[in-house]
Amino acid sequence: MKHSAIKDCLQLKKKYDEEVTICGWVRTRRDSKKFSFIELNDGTCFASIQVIADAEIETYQNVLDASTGSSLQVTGILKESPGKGQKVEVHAQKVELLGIADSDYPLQKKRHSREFLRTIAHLRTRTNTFGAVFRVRHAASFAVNQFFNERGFVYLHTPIITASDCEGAGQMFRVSTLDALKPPLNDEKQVDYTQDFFGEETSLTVSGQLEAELFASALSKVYTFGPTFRAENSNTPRHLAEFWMIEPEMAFCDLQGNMDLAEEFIRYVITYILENCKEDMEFFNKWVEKGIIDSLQDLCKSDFERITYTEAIKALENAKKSFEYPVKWGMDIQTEHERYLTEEYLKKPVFVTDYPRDIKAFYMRVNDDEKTVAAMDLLVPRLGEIIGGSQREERLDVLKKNMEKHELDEATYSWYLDIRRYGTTPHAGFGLGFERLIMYLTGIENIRDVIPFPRTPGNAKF
RNA sequence: UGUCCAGUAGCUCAGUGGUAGAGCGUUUGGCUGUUAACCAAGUGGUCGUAGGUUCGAAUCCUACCUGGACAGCCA
Repeated sequence: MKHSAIKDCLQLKKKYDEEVTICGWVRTRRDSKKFSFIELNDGTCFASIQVIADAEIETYQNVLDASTGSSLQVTGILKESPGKGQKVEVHAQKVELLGIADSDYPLQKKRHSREFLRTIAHLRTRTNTFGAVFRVRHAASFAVNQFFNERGFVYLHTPIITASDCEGAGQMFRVSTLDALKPPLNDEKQVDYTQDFFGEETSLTVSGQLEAELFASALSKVYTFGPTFRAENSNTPRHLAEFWMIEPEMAFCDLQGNMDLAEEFIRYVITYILENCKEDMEFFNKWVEKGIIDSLQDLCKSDFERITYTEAIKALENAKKSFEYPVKWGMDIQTEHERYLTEEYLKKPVFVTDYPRDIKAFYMRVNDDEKTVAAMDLLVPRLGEIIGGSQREERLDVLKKNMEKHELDEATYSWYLDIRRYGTTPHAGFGLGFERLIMYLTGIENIRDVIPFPRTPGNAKF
């Protein structure tokens, strides 16, 4: 089917008085006795195009049958529009009805609640909001790959199925082909995973970091960008059981270099989206999060703050504000504290570094004070934590001690330790939740609305 | 998982102990270079589910289910 994108017609890549064929779905139709107006949208851009069909054309009955949601192929002449709402319109000569939409088509022209649209995730992409979200998601995804490619990073596809447990990143989903009702048992009456598909217990990955470290120890700079799975029973607007994570890992890099990259990365993606998704961003700016364009632009101009955990604790202690969780060195920074730091105290994104080692993962590099580790979290207004990263412990003896502390089995991680045995290097990396980035870019407040088909506790529909 | 809030027409909601409502959508007709079109008529319900209190429950109570917010876990 030869046809033009509505985007190209609206941007006048096709010229006035030129014949065009366009395809799309009817957003709405307005009839009079002598002609009809159809708003046709094909998702190639935010805007719909106005089709005007004279009642005299042979295929006019198709126009009258084209209910909201129906799919059409329209051939006509591109014209300058005398009406107020648009510059361009198509004067139809032939209208083909490709697929009629039943009268119970659930999308109306007016606003629907996000909660309702979530129940019809197979259709919600036909709305203004979700069309814009997923065009931005695509553009951001492209920008991510372009950013790393320009800087000499190798895109690494780490495994989805993994046998390494206890990465400290959360509960894992088991992957098994054993009979769930009658699994084979061993002598200790435990499930005998040696009889399972992989000959051992396996799960879906919670992070590609460990594998990325291995590759960084050969290719210098790598990144992963793929699905990640956490079986936590989290019911919040910023958690998913299946989400997409970006994890760069760099050899010969310390915590400062790690933060420099993270900051440059965020700026790069924001700049790309502001330049390439103008129409969609204007929609978010007007209807979803007022002023988001200005605030993203401001962000690109000023440096992010960098404070240590110890400084953050002092700031919280001095805050003229009472917190539900008391502030004390050694505690975890709670959501209310994060919000204060980034939204009230500094009013901009902030890296918090050098956390107490007792509350952080085994692979983070121990600082000289032996009390803290070279970790960093990036906190941003509206969202809280968007990035978590660290310089990795490259010293074999220190790493072994840490693993002992965390009660991890050395044998399971022999390959991870080998990297410290054969030409170890200072190295660092971070993890960034792609959906959280999209929330940050669009102003959408619930993470379930920035991924095509969200997986959350109790919900794996579509 | 805990706490709180909410489930009434396809959607968004009003109704707080006495006959089930509105706007939008949809259907039909009319009108207009229309554009969240307009005008008129029609359409629409096991009031989340199951118990209980009461002469009487959408309304009060209990449990469960579903959705949302906040918190924890994190990206």
